[in-house]
Amino acid sequence: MSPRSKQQFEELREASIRKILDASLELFGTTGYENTSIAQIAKVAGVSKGLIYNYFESKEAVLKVLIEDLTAIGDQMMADLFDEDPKQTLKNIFRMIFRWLRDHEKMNRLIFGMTLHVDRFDFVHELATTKMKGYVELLEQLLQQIGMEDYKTEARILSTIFDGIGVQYLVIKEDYPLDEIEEMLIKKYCA
Amino acid sequence: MSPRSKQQFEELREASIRKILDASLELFGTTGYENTSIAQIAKVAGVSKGLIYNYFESKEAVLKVLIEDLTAIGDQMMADLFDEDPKQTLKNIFRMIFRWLRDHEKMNRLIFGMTLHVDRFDFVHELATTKMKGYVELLEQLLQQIGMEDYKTEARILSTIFDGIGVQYLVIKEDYPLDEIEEMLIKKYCA
Amino acid sequence: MSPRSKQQFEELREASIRKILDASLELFGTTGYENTSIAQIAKVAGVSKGLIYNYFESKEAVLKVLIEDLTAIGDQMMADLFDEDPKQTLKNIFRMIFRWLRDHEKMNRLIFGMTLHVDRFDFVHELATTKMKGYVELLEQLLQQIGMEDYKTEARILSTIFDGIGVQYLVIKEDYPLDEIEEMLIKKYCA
Amino acid sequence: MSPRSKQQFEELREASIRKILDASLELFGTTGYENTSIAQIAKVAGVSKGLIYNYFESKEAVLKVLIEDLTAIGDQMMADLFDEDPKQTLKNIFRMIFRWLRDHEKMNRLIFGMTLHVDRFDFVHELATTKMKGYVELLEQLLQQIGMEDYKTEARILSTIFDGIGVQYLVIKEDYPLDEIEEMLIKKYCA
DNA sequence: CATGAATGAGTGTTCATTCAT
DNA sequence: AATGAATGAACACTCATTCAT
Repeated sequence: MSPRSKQQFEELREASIRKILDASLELFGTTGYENTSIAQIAKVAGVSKGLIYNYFESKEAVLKVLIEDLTAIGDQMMADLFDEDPKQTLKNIFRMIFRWLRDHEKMNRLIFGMTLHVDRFDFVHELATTKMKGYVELLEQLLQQIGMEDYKTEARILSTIFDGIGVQYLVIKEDYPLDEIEEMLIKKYCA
Repeated sequence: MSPRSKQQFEELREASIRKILDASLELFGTTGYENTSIAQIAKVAGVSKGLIYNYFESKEAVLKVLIEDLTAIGDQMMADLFDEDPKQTLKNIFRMIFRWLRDHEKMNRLIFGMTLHVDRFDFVHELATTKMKGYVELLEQLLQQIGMEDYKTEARILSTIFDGIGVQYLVIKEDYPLDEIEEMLIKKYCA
Repeated sequence: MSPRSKQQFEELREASIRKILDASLELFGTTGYENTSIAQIAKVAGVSKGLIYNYFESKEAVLKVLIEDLTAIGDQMMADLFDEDPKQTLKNIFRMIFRWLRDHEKMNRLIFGMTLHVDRFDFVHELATTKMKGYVELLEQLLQQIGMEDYKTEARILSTIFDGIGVQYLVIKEDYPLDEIEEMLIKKYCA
Repeated sequence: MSPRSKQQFEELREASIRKILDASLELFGTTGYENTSIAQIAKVAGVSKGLIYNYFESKEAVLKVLIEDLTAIGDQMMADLFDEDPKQTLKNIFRMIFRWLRDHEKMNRLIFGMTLHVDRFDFVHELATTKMKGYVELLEQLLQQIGMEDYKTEARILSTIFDGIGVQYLVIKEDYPLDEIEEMLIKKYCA
């Protein structure tokens, strides 16, 4: 019946959705969700405004998909971390975090921004707090296994440092000695 | 009707400006700059929309004044820190930072949000980077005076920790053990 | 692939057009022409949006066909009314009108709505006025033949009553005693 | 404080609201609620689009006010009807209805149109059915007092005739012999 | 000094219509 | 014959800003 095959349609859809999501992430990340208009997204994505609403119910829905994609990536990365040696696992975590910071700058900018406003977009806030608790607990376990005495406090500090690095890297970017900090932390905690 | 003295007028001005700035900070901090309308500010401040434009050129100008006030407060606080003993100065810095976090939550929320968006409001971004550099340098000096070996890296880490604490406190708020962290850090660095 | 005969194609066409018209009438009648989207029609009809434009130039064209079909049905019904006895003809008219009200509720809803808006869809308005004049004249003739004195005014009143019944039935629907009214009128005019 | 007096502001408001409501009624009545855009209303009213939203929450809110005004007028007219002599009251009702038809054509067009679509704007539908029941009951009472035997059915017919007149007058307008029908009905029922 | 009515460019969103296949 | 991805003009609505008083 349909002269374009199902697969062809699917490919068109995928391509458009990809373009829209990419453009959205770019814009949300650099100028913020509120400052980004659908018109801008359409322009950057190279599609019409209307098409965005073929695939997403609303601007907020675009944001949601972006964040769901993110958590999927995050969960995937998490799954690859574990090693029999807790020190190695810890090292993997360090590596992962720094890689994440380098690879997902736009996304981090977006998430950091959203978590600051509690009332709006509760789902982002909730997600962020849940994930944060999760990884503090993981750090606690590992530090305990490694034999660190004040492991609870140290886990807290470590997670704090990670967030601090994230913020500073986002703010001063090229001036921030990310590589140097990475090696230093690994030496200090995983030696 | 009743002839008002110059001083009386001045007082009225000051009071109105104060009300506008307070309302703006409150709203910008909680719901964000973009989500706050002039109408809302006027309502919360208890003045008319028009009056805001008597004293401020634009919504952005209100933001600017807010941030200028902030830096003035910051500079004032800085001036009170110095002591002959570098360890005491360092301790003062710690105390100041935690006090700041507790007292200026709204402002911090606002600033953090703005620094993430590169293109918009360059003046906030510039200010933030300048200040950050300044206080990293100060920390370096102090840590060197105290006799810390790797003082450069340690200063960086310390500033990173501060930012991390700021972020986490803003995000998880009441669940964050701010007092505990404060004492722990002081014990660690100023003992 | 399988070569379809001309007749088969024709049947497909007919079937699709039928589905589209049925869906349109259903939707136009219940939610109104303006509130019905082509997408909705396509969904209800079980065809694609594009197909609708294979058979109809525009949404308005669908409406036009619907109304043309209607007038054809109306003319057909009219043709079956006439009897040698004018009283019987009158009775037939009564029966037809009530049957019409019961059977074509959706259509009536649609037409009534359209006739009210003067500027838009002049063709509906014109059609309605023409038809109305026609049937007032017919009623006049019949009432005259029956021997009614003030037959002109009575014809006017009768047509007015018919419209009134139509409106009230559409508005209060199940609460309207249609059967009762029908019998009462027939007793009054055709006894 | 305010250099424009409260009264001046009030007058400005009233004038603008009046212009907006007048334009809305005109447009809703002629082309229908759905076919009327806020931009059109603004143009006809001679104000900006934005101003409409200073005074009305939404397009629907404009409609609501229009209809509330209408019911207020209707209630006022109702209050003036009653007379000791039921025949005189009935006559008053006739006069009122014909006056209403002549004076509030746009409004009638609007209301008739809205009552046809049950789902949308329930409040119009409800209002219409409530009012209709009310006035059928009133007619029943009067016809009973006058001594009419089958007063229930006659009241129904009478209300049906009123609606029919309304519809026909709206549809064929200048060709409808409203005056003639009025006198004829009064002669028939109030003699 | 202070008001709030008024504006218009901009927002997110809808939908009739087109078109490549 | 049939599909549904894509478009763009229109829509209802928002809001920073202006201005007469």
